[in-house]
Amino acid sequence: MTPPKRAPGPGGGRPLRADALRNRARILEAAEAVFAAHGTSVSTEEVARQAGVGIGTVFRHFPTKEALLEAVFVARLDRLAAEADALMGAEDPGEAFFAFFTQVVGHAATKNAFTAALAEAGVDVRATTAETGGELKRALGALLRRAQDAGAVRHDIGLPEVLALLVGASGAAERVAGDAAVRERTLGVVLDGLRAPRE
Amino acid sequence: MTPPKRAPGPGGGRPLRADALRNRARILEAAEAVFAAHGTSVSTEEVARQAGVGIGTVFRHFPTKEALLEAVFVARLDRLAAEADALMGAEDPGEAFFAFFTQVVGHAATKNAFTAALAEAGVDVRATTAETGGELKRALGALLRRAQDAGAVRHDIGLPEVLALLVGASGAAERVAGDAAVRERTLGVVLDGLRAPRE
DNA sequence: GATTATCCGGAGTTTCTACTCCGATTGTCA
DNA sequence: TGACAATCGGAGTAGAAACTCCGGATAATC
Repeated sequence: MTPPKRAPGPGGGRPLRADALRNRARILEAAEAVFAAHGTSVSTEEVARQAGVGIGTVFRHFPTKEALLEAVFVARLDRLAAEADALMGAEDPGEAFFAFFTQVVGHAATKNAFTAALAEAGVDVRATTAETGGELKRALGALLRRAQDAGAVRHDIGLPEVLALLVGASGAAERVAGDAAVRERTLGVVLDGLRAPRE
Repeated sequence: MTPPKRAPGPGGGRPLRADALRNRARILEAAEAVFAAHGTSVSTEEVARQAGVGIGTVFRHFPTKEALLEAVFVARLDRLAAEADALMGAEDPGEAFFAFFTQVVGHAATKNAFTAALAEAGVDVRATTAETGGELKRALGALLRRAQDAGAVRHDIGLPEVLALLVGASGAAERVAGDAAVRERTLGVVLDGLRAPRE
């Protein structure tokens, strides 16, 4: 089940009416906030309430709760990709790479249940990610390669390992969200592990 | 809500009847298998079916689904603690520590949804863990201290950081469960980060 | 400003699942 | 072996949440 999916944004179908576009954005925003605050198991009705729209409106834009989850998730990935792109202009490639890692993990500590969403949504989202996460993979891949070329990051790992570590570090950060010092030291361990060994 | 909880095992109440004891064990075993295979959102009825008992029996032993989750979770933690204790006898303290880390993460890659259970069960379980996970904390703490004293693990981290990394690494391993090589390299990064810096 | 296709709202439907209750069954003990 | 209490089994209950449907409202077009 991977339909053409021309619905969101200026894809291929017909342009959405102004109010429809506005509501769509509101719903996405509210959904991200609500899911972050109370986990992805909150009812769609709660999302609708927070967005200030009727429940029917939510289901018209996102025919399934899973579709809504996926949309929130994709939006988040795209934002991360943009952050990575922004860091491509930095002087020090190593610093840029580690800064990105730190940023992402920092978000995870605040925006709770981001990683949980991954785990919960499960297989389907994971499969989708292969396509939709393309932007992030591209941007992060570039960041990684630059950092490796500069000798700041070890050469025996690739994008899959970095992505896995990103998810893992985010999960770890969530568990120690309360203590910033612990969080920092935990992240430090991962970052040190990523550095190129000094010869 | 933290009742005396004398129900399980030879606690303080009255000893359970033989069949009750047997069913209790069956339910726990089935629950762990089912949750691992299909996530913690499977119905209690499915657990009962797999255990070969009626649904009423499940709810008599575990008055709440959350109680069942917690029991499975606690059993798992206790088993991990036992593994850690077993490694205390090893010659090389550093090797013992890293072996434990590797074992736990290996389990996570196989026994899916272990980390997800943590995230999903949320606050309540996390609070409970503070008590029930005591055994694991003690055992892992000892393992860590020995490894640090032997100069195999960096000194600027403590038990909280190690626990967070354990959870994080497990989560990362689940995401790359398909590719053993990637999983190994990812874990390698974390382990390298844990090692004491060579001077 | 009138017309029309589009979109909104939310009560109602369906489905699912945690949990209860009590007659039937089974282990235990004298 | 008989009597009793503990336990089992699963149909039934209550509640929640995903999703539908259509009359009313609203934006686009001329």
